[in-house]
Amino acid sequence: MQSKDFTPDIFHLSIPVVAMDIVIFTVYRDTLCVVLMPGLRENSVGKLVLPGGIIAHGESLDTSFDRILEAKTGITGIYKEQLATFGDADRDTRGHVISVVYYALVDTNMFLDKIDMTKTILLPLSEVTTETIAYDHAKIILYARQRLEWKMGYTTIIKNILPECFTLSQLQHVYEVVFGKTFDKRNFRKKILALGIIEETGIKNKSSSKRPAELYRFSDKDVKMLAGIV
Amino acid sequence: MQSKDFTPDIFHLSIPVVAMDIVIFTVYRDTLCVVLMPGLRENSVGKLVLPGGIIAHGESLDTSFDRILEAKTGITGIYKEQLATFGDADRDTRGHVISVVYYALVDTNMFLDKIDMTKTILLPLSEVTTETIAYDHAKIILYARQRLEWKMGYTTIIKNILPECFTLSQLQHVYEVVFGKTFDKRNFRKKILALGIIEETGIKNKSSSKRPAELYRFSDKDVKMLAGIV
DNA sequence: ACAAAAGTGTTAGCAATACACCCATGC
DNA sequence: GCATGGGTGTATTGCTAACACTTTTGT
Repeated sequence: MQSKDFTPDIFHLSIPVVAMDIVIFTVYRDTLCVVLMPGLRENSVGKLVLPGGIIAHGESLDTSFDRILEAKTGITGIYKEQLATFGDADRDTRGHVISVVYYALVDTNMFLDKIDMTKTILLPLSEVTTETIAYDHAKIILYARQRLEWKMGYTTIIKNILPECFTLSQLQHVYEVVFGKTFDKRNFRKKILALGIIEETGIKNKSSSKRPAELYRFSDKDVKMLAGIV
Repeated sequence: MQSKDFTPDIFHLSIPVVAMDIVIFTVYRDTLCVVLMPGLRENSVGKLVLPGGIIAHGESLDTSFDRILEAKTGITGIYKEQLATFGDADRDTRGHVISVVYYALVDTNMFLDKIDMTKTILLPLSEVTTETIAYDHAKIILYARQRLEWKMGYTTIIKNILPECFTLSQLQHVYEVVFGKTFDKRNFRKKILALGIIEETGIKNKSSSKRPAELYRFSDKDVKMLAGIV
């Protein structure tokens, strides 16, 4: 079931239509970015939109997410969390569309080969404005960004935006990009290591032309709650 | 527009139906309780359900909330926050119903006179189970309770479950009820007062037959973010 | 040998915790 | 005068934040 299966008349039934939009965050070239696509409808052309689609009858939210994500971006199997539901009657000029929004995190290296770069744009968060982005999607992205920052402060959610193995500097860098400030290297390492959430792999990163750094991984498969990472 | 305006055939359109359910928390007789109503449909009779209804075409989520809350409980103008959206296809046997859930807080004294006690039940959280509660509403209530606890730890959301003026003991008691543990009276007072979020009214509570306690109020009208209340 | 990122400890200040007694009132 | 909840201070411990130099590698 694709969203194109739905003819415009579903927007004029006696009940609202339910859609899903997805805010995909990734760190690309040292910048926090969101995955967007060019708007293709008369009310979004010339602007960017979030990947999204209509939720089909009988389809669970998880199933919708997988279907819409893959159909729109080619990406599969990434970490997601429900963000919120936006339902103002005038947010889409086609009719009353209530949108259930998820946000997702992905390591850039894991999806750059899967996506079609002719239909997909990685927009830095600093360029997210209502001028460039259609509907209420700019508002949604900024709300998702808040939630991301919040969650990064007290869970290990960051693991989903990093490769399996990473250096402490890479880890610190992602925190710095998301929080928009720098941290002291010694205090950062002390704190992260004291939390016991990551472990050494014993491997060293030889890809830099500088002193090789120890690679770490998260000990736990799942996202864990913690008091005060940052 | 009432939910009874919708005939069963809306459940068999080509798209899911959107509903709203409301989890109203209050502290009643020293216990955290949730507002429920007896189930009236064939698939909920004999159990309790959350107050809820169908979201109408063209109606914003805020408008739906106000309408459904008043229609079902008689309560108006209380603090609310969106919780999450639940959309499994089999959560309602009538058809595919996606429910946008809000949770709300209210001071018991403010609504005991408004509600119809023949149709409304204050159920202690300890009695929330799938045996007593229909659909997936028990799961929703427990999820809302988690969120409440979480939010009480780092915001002044608690003000919405208390009367305008309250004693420090009352305040501490609500924290203890929600967190399910006791706090040291001296440390609690020191911390709360150091946060600067409440102020003395100068009035003393003479209703108890013991030493009268100083009454306090929150200085700020809105819910404020804080680091670590509890 | 030099440029560039990796790695490493100590101290000082603040916040959280544990803990016990006197006070004001109604009955 | 006694039972009940209201109100108060200090000492210890653990966490947070500030701060600079040495090491390893590639070129």
